[in-house]
Amino acid sequence: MTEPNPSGRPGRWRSGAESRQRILEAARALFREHGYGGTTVRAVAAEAGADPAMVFYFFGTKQGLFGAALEMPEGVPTAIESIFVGGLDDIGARMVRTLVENLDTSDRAPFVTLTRSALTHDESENLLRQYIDREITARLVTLLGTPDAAVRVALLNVQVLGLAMARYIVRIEPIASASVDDLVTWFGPLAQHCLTGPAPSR
Amino acid sequence: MTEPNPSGRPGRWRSGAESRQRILEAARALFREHGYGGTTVRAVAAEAGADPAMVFYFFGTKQGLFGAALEMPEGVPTAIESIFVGGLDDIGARMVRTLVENLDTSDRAPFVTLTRSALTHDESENLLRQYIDREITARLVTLLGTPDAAVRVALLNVQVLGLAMARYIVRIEPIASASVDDLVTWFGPLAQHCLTGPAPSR
DNA sequence: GTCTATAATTAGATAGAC
DNA sequence: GTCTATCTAATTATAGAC
Repeated sequence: MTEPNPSGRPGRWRSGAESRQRILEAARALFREHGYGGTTVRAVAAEAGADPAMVFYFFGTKQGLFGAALEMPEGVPTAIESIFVGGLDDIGARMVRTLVENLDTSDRAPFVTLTRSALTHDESENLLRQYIDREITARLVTLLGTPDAAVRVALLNVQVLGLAMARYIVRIEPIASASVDDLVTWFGPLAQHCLTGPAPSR
Repeated sequence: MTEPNPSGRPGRWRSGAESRQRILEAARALFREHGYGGTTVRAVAAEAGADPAMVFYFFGTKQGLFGAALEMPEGVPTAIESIFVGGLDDIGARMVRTLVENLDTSDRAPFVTLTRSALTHDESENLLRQYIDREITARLVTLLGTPDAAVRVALLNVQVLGLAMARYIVRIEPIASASVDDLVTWFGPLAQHCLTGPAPSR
């Protein structure tokens, strides 16, 4: 009992958790920017001001680091939650706004990491698909309840994927530089149309 | 003049162009499958039944091989051309059908190579954007001629990008396994709506 | 034109001192 | 917990024989 314990929990505090955190943040940034294959453990360590060996000490392997870096930052699950409260009427606009607002703030962008990596790295391809399936697709399908729900949700997923690609990866103008409100204006009705518009046949 | 010259041109024939061609095909397949970073020159050489050194002999560097592998296979430019003949009425459906039919045949899929690589490799990111800009965006904007043409075409690009991602990269069902006709049914109206539907405001 | 051998570099991972 | 040193393996790339 020489100092106050800021964590409020018993045991050691201010341990290597700090380095671990810095490494994690660096890993998130680099994986997001260069994907899995394009990011080296050495680069992560350098960015974090730590030693490469530390990375392996904490996360065992590059894969482990990748998995840990993809843990959803707090706030993302609740953001997803906010999409689903309020029913189906404005869900298109809400979905676009939530998506873009969260992906625009650089810290909460594991999806960008994933999409960047999904093209060259099988593991992240699975992670991406699983996350989308579990958190978005499945919930929307049950929410719709119609026979063509699967197709409708797939169409919406294409909107989301395309928008994310255009704004964050391929950077197609004017999508990349547009304001959040513009994007909601453009894509909200489109997304809404996918879910509650005229039946897409078959 | 010991043998007939199948190429019909003077000079040597049946030279290293055969190896070059095999290497090029192998490179296209592997770049498409694993992206730039995930493809090794050795793997390309092995796939082509050639020596790694040959690859460097013909293409100088891995970058050079990549650039050469992205040369549009014959038929793709004319396919793009066919989208634009016939006016604006059915252009959505024509665009979706042409896109999917060409990308489904594995040999004519440099776009898949590009999108797979665009996420981790800056060079391919530029190649992808330039190609889309020159061959699709610019022509569509002039074809539309309206003030909001840029936005409309951007919306269409998102459809194309999202559809390609969902079918070929992330493999979202039922998009990935759908027939060409289904995709035209689902995305044709959506694409048409982007170009000639109600104004997207602003 | 084709291949063998190998140089040069880089990345992932481990051992062990402090 | 942290760092230095190092190992091993893979990769890009070159030199040179045939």
